[in-house]
Amino acid sequence: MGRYKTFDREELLQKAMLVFWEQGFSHTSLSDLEKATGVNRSGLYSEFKGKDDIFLECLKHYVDQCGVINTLNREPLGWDNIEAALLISQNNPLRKGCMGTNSMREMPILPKAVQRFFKSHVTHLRELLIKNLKAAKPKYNIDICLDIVFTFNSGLALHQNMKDAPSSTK
Amino acid sequence: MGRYKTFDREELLQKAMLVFWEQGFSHTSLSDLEKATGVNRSGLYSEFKGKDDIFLECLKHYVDQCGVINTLNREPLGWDNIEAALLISQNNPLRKGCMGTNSMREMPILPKAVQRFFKSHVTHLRELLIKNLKAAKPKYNIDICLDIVFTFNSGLALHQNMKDAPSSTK
DNA sequence: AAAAATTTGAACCGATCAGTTCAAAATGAT
DNA sequence: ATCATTTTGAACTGATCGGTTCAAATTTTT
Repeated sequence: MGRYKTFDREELLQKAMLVFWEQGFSHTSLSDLEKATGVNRSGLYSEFKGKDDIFLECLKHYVDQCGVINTLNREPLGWDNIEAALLISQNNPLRKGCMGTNSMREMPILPKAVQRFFKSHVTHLRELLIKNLKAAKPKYNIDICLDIVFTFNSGLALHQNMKDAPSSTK
Repeated sequence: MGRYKTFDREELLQKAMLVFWEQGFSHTSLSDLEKATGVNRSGLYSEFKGKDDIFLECLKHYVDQCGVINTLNREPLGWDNIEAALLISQNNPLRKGCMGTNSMREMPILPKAVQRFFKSHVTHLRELLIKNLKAAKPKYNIDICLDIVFTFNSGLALHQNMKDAPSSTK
């Protein structure tokens, strides 16, 4: 047997995720990723197919670690779950805001594979939200409530994001 | 006297604005601006100091043309004004969404002059909103209402934006 | 010591970018 | 016609980027 790997995939994803989360896809270079992860360019290529792939895996990692899916699946279903989900973007100790929402503005230029993942994730979220809304028996139309929750969540994430954003040196 | 200019500054700003609105600051190149405005690179440099300056002027042009300031100044002050302001991002025939909200994600990398303008504009908006909220005599705390309106507006703009976004070819 | 595996650093390619400059062509007022 | 002015197209610079490759150095097991 030869030398062991010194980096851990999960730790790598965690560090890379934070960079993408903050800077977005296109403003993050391989050099940024090298710096943040401490893993050499060649090492990154040994673990992932390329930048596109790293971003996709980071996005999946983000979704897992933020726990929104679990939150919306907690019994009993209802408004409490939705409230907890809305608060996620404020309570994450790593960084305020939501990597997914941040990515929305970059959608058109994101790799197709990322777009597909994103789309299916959003669909999943909608289904979970609807289940919880039904359980909450809202006074108003469910679809409208869904839109409101979604919209409000995006705005919330966007604003939370500003609080952590460093300012330019330019 | 010599030759006349063939391009009109306002028309130029209008065309350039749409490109920045759609693609953001950093994803818009001088070539994009040439293409969209029909004005040569050198012509752009004769009218503006550079890309930074063009963006700033476009942002100012956007604020003027979207009419949000006028809307929030209409008498009588009150909820109607706020509702109308919220609807602006949906009703603009040029493009859905809000160029200002789009720029929020790019804030850290925007030129300092743009950041300053942005900041003062937001402050102005907050003041106008507060005046209208006070007139509306809401049941809840004014500052909280202000946050909700602001947050909701951002989410609204972000989502509206998706409807017009073209998809990648990558 | 030898072998296997990873890590490292560097290099190269092709492309794009902003920024800037310049001379030639085109145009219109005098 | 001439002269002032704008427009045009092209070029150059210096930099960054993603992507990829490779050989040498390092480390650990056998």
